[in-house]
Amino acid sequence: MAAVSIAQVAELAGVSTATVSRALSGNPNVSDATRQAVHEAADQLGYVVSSNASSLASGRTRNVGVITPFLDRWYFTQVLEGAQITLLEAGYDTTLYNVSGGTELREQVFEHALKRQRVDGLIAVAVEPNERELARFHSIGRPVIGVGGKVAGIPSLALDDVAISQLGAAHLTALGHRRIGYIGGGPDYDTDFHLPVQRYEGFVRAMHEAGIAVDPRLALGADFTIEGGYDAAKQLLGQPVHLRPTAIFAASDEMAIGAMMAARDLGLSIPNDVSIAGIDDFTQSAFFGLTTVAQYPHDQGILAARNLLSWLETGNEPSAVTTQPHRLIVRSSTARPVPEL
Amino acid sequence: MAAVSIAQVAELAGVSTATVSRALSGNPNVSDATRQAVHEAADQLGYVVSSNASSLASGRTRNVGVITPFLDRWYFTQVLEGAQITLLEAGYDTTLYNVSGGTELREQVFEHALKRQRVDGLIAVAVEPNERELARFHSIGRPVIGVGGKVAGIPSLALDDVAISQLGAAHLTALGHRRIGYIGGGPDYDTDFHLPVQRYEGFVRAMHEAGIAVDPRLALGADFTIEGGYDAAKQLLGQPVHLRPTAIFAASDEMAIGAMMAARDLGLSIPNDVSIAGIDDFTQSAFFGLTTVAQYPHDQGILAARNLLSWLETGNEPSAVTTQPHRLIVRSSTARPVPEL
DNA sequence: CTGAAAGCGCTAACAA
DNA sequence: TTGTTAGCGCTTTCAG
Repeated sequence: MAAVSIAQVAELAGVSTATVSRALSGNPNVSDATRQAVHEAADQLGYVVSSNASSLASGRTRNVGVITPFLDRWYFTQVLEGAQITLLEAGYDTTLYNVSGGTELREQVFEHALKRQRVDGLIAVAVEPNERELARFHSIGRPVIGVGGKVAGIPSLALDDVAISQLGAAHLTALGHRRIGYIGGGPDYDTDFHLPVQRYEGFVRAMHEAGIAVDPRLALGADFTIEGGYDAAKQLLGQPVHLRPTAIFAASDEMAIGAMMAARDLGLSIPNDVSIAGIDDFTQSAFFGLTTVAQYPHDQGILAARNLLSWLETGNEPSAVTTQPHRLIVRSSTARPVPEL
Repeated sequence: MAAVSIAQVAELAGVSTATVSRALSGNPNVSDATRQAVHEAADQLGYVVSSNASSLASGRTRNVGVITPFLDRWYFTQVLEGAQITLLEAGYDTTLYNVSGGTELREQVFEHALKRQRVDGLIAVAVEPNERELARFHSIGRPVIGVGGKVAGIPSLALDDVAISQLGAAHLTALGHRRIGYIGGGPDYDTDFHLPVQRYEGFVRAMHEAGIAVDPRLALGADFTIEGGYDAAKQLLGQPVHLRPTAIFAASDEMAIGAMMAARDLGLSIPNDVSIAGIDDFTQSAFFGLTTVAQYPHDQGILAARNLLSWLETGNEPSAVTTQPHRLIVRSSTARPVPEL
């Protein structure tokens, strides 16, 4: 019940509490013999330091906050898991701040995490702090790392979404497709990091590079879900053959998979009648044979945690923006277009 | 920037620190005038209590730990999100302990969360503590609530997995199916809570109740993924017509969706050639028109958090086991079997 | 290398 | 209703 205190360990080991503290925290100024005696006493009593007392005295919590707008989406859970495991291995706890609720909840998070001094640092996943929030970060003086987009003023791990999208679309143009549908939303579906806008931009660039004019009627908005992709693809693929795109590029794999379902339901075969590609390489993409531009959010989580830990431990702020890798993975959903007869 | 301390607020408000503490924590023994003055002073200075100091002095952390073996699976993120939101609304933080790593990581979690006194209580999602861990729970004297299965010695929110499975399978027998395939794994795929075994048991009961002998060749193991369901369904549905099941019941919607894909790939139409049903009602089930027995993990998370909060605040331990609701949702993937000619 | 002692910032008796 | 005071359990100077 009453937790074992440092004093009890000190008594059993026959040293002062200060020495126990030093021995257990790995302070080099302790003789081996003493250190061992302390460890033995601690083990015997089952002593573990009280994090609150330790934090209060030292100013370090060994706890990191992760702020994210979603928990039930692939990207976010991947990042979260990578970060959490890395932190736990380093002896840090992870406190979760889910800000799906919007601004006032965000405020509350800042109160909790930062001002209450619950955390040593913060990882913001796809959350773009506003000016006030940024100012708060700095005024509190705690490290913050962004993931999922560039944030002015804080070191972040970002994707080059334009390049990613351009690569995926260029794969289709390189195969010889010229009438390419795009599913992904424009400004209407914009998020903190303008991901939809950037991915659309990449698509446009690939088209221009291939000397193809973008037909705005073939670019449809959608909400990044399977269902949204399905509905949009039905519109694109339901048209008569000479208007129908020979390929569809979707700004996310979930929408691409929805598009694949739509193609099937319309009796079109993939990739003979229509090629489909996406972005992400999420859990089910390999199963569906979807060609995609992969990103690696789990690794992003790991890296974010590592950067934060090193910042905390060395005091050196990581470089401003680190662009994360992506890779084209060609599977069975894309092929050359069948020449029209 | 040194954080604002309670002493500064006290000075500005012209009262003692004790009064500030009382006023801010909602202690009734404070005059309205004083309370208001304190709040004004606190707002003006931007004061927020230091959680460490508060925890150390009061013994309460206002932090709850959530232990879960997975982060990237529907059920777990649903529970987590429900719990996290509920806790945040109540002013509690949520610290995440992901124990996918296995036993030694679990040990570490117990060290961190419990012994370091980081949390006031714990929510264990689909984690069955072993005897040592249970003993530790009790010895630490912190409330723990289980979700996802009954845990002897811990109040838990459980599903009646046998009943759920029986209901789903009975839907198929009631439609007139007699040759029903089962995908879900037996003991080989068993988890902490024997979910596969229980769901298989429910299937068997429904069959017996309908007077149908279970054909073991039609019961296949799978790993609860879409892909696993796909592979298993291919085996079942690839057989000649007179041996082929007219319906498939899968122990999870993901496997059921895999089975739907397999049926399509084999050129079988759903539900004419084969009916398919699952369990869960996960994100994509409605989109695929999958008949399923729904459960509500988000609500389970909310309820777990509420129960824990009330336990923390009133000291009354919730009842041992609360069985959570489920419901049959009939969609377009099931129908009467077409009579053989 | 080790110990004594002064806090870290707050809460909770206890008095008044 | 409010103030005084004694810790909560640890870390960290400062001496030695």
